[in-house]
Amino acid sequence: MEIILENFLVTSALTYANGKLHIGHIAGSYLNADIFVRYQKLVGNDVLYIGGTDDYGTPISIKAEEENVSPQDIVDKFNKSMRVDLEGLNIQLDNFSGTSHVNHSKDSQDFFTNLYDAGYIKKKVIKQFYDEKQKRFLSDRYVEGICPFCKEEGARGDQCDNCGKLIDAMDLIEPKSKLSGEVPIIKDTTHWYLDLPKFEDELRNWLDTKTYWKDNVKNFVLSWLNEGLQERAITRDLNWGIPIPLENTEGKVLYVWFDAPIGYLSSTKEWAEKIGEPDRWKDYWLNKDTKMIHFLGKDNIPFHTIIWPAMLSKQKEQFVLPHDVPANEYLNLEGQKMSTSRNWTVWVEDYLKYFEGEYLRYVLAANAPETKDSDFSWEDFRMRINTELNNVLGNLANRTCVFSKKYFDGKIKRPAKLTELSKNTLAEVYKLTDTIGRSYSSYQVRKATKQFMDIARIGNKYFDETQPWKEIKSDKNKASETLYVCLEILRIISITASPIIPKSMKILHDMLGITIPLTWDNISKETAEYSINNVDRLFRKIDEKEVEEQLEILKQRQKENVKEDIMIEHKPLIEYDDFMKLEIRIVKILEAERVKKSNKLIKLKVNIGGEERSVIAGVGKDYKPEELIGKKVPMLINLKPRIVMGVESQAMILAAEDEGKLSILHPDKDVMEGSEIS
RNA sequence: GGCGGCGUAGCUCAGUUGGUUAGAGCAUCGGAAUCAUAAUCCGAGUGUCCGGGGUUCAAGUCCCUGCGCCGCUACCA
Repeated sequence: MEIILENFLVTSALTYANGKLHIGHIAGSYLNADIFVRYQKLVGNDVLYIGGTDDYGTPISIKAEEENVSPQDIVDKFNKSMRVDLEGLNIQLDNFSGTSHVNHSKDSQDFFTNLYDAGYIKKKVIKQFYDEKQKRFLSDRYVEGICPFCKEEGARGDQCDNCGKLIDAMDLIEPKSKLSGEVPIIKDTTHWYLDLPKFEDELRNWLDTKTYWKDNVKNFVLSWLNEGLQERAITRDLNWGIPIPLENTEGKVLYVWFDAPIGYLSSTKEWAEKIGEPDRWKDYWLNKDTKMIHFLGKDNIPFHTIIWPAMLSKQKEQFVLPHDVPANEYLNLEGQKMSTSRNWTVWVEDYLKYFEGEYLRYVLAANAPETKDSDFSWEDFRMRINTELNNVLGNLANRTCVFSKKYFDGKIKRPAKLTELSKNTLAEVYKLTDTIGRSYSSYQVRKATKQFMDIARIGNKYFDETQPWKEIKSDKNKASETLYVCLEILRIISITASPIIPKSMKILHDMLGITIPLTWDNISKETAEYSINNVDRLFRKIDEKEVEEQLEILKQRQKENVKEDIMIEHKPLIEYDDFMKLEIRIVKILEAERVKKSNKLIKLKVNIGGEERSVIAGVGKDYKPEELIGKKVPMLINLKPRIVMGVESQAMILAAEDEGKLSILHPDKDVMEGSEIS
């Protein structure tokens, strides 16, 4: 196979620096990038692999306040922990930087300036509420007041829930800050907007050339374009961020999504400086033949396919545009969506306390969420490690090497002539290596994993068919040939599987006593004589108990999480009179039907004791109308009626909420409708 | 309700531009073998390819429709 040398700049999406790495990050943008990079390096292409942390923004500044440290401390802590985790998984970036590192600010400001000078950034003065107590500008949803249209209280600054009309926050009557409860003052504030509509035609033409992009990515981008691009604010009033490079703009910083992708550039520059060749970054960024490939999760698609290329295209320097954006879908855990806030995930740090990094690499590669969401379960993890890595590959290596040691002192020469079976077997294996190469270069890690396991299966089959344990007694040369072929197969696996499980394949390569470097080209260089070193097990098995242990840990975490929830802020104490103001009665549900055009609302007709009322309840996700009819439940009935989706609701159903799931309350014994609760 | 995705063997999934008896791994059962990590190899299966219509010589694959599930989104008084 002829290979043309290429130039790659590979990135993994910057990870937000307010937490640790979990297996979702790995499956989404790190492992697939690392495997691709390792393959390209094996082939001999010039690859630079860049990443880092996304360091600015409100959540980090809030977290810092909570922990009473500086935002930089938070960022540094997580940046460091991520490096350790990546190291543990053998994911080797050429540079892992962070957007709070020195040169990033300048690069981001330059991007801003160039776009500004070219007329792609608009300045807008907008009126915004300002909370003097909190010393923050309040975004619309942090302001409440009376709706100017329906005069209902509790309308948010962006929309009134009562009448559903969109509101300009400035029109709110008696506005209040949701943060402090104070009356905010109105201040003019200036923000800068990226004029995305101006880019529309250009982007469309550019995207037309990306015929090779994955379907899910292309569809996503097209739907964005078809809806029409909006001007987007790229600045915020905040103290933790990059100041914008204009006169008299104190307190204005770049919005994180603007500066984050520039981190790829500044990280490359940081790398160039570290290796003592400060201009080397140009070989990638200013070289039109560079293929820049962004690995990321699906949530990051629009930024990298629309906004980022738009930003890049208007710089003074002719930067390369993204060549491909192989976005992955999501990884679920034990059948449920992963969630860090619910603590439903596996932290890399924790994983590494129990298992080898290689095993996670293998399982996530075999089951990567390439075309749709996939599921990680500990039982599947165990099965794959035991039946695939151990039984098929590990055992093939072991039986071959041990046999060679025992009868030939580990020295196996290439026979002068091979039998038809041997030739065919090797030919089949070689054919697969081409296929594997194609899988790697088209980001199909799942396929590549299956394909190198298939090579090992061919090896086991060949071993069984030739029966060297019999050959050794009748014709020693024949047995030697069999072992030679198996060793060749192992050699080829050690190369083809190394992007996925680099550590163990290096061990295998060394075990076989091969002295030429481990490169893709050397697949075709047959070894003249093997000299096997000490034979070791390549993999260990995972016990069922270990699976149970991990499941237990997951459960345990859920409980911890609940404890934290209970700590959540309590409301102020109230007087008994306040409680007495509430009229809560048991009502009987007479009728129930879904509200049209809604999948969450159910319209109820209830008997509250001699009187019927209609009620709208937002329980449609957890209850079907049929199961509600006839039930007796408590309701708050002296709440001001209100119109929801065109229907008046004259009471409020009481339900407990647990992780978004609603559970309607029931009296312990059967009581008459109308009974009051006190 | 809107947008997007999914529904193929017990389980996890492949099925390229529509083309012969629908595949792989795991699990199950039977057999062979004993070099090896109780590992391996051979054989056996089972499928209304979610339902219903349509286009076509031909549909798991394209179109319409219904059902079910998931994600984002609006509606939780």
